[in-house]
Amino acid sequence: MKVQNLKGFRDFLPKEARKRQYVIDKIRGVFESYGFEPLETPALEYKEILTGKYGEEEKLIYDFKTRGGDEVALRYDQTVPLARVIAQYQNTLPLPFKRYQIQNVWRGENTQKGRYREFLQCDADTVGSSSLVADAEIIRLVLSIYETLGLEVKIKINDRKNFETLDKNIVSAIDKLEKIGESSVLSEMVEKGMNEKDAKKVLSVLSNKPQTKDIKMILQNLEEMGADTSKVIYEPTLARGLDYYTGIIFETVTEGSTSSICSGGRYDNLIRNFTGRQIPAVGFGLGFDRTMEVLEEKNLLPASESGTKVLVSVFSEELGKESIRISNILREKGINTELWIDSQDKLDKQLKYASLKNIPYVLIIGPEEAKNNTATLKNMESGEQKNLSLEGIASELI
RNA sequence: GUGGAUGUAGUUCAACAGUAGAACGCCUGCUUGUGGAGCAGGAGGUCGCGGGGGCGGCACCCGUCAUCCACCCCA
Repeated sequence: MKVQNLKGFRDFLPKEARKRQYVIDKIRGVFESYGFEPLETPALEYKEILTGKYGEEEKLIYDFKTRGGDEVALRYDQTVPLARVIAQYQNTLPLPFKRYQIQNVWRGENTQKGRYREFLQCDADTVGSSSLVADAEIIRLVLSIYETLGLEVKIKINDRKNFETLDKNIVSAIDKLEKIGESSVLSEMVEKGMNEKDAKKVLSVLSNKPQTKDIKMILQNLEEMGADTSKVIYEPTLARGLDYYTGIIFETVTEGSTSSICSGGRYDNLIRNFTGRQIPAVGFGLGFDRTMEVLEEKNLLPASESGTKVLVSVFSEELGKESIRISNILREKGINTELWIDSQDKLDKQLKYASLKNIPYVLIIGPEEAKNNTATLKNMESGEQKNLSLEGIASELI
């Protein structure tokens, strides 16, 4: 038996899980502050819901057949399930529908830094409006989240309409301009069937394309929304991979991560695949794990604190009952209290445990204390100890 | 899918082809009511797995699996 995780799948031990929860809470808070509501969808979808939506990369979708013979697949992103939900509940959901979704997605890719097979995405989308205010608000939201987290970011933005006449393969070559440089892009374009002269021309026209009307409008809206538009950079060669984008597209980058940490765009035709009705939408997916890694690197996460306020130690088997009783009282008063279980363990072991777990206080109830109906409260950081009544302990800890 | 690097104690890493080691962590004691520091002691390893040549392999060769990094693509 191999005791190990699947490749690309991870455990989060308490210390790390706590940090993740902290960041998730922050992100959720920003989503809520813009009036977005939570949505959760199942991990599994019928395979046909997912296939045909993403383009070339569909071999990365985890799929299998159930015992009953259904072809199913693990959620690959949160946009397509959202489209399914919109179609399925179109008569009950009021439009515009603004939702956020914080759930795992799965992709069978080869792992590397910042890339896993199971990872958490934080999505927000506005469905049912083609107004550019919606686009601007989505970008504003991204900026707000990273402001809240204290991370400096830049958002590269473009309009898919700039590529309307171009072949998909050519577009994906052009997308690499910043990464591999002009000459490599040109040779890739030639490889994909353009003659060199045309390739050069297309590239130079595209690189110098002025902002589209939509982009200008979005930037203006962002200005009105109080966003720092110097962080939003027009990049006419930005393309992005997913097939379903139709209008603006954007990618969020930050120093310390080579790949984008949050990206999205407008997809006005995707939902039509499910409803037959055209319902416009715009949104993004935030790469939670990549964001965490950068926050960690830049020391933007608070020192890990225990959620437990006090460890109630146990002095002896007889006095154990007293520890149990007091633990209950403290919890009733709303104090997070851990009770030491094994009454034969020595006090030093219990103190060491509290210290390792960063529990700020330890309560000691020995024979002396029990006799006087008090307990000794030890502050683990200062080492200071106080002999207190129950009331005194509670007021000290709250 | 492609390429590179690395697999030795719980962790991070040593060890010329000739008896597998250190640091940290863990356990016990110094200290029968007090954690972090110190001292003394202790537990813990089929050297990833399989094969090959060799008197002899942790070390060399081949294969395989795993991990990490990069490409592709993406979050």
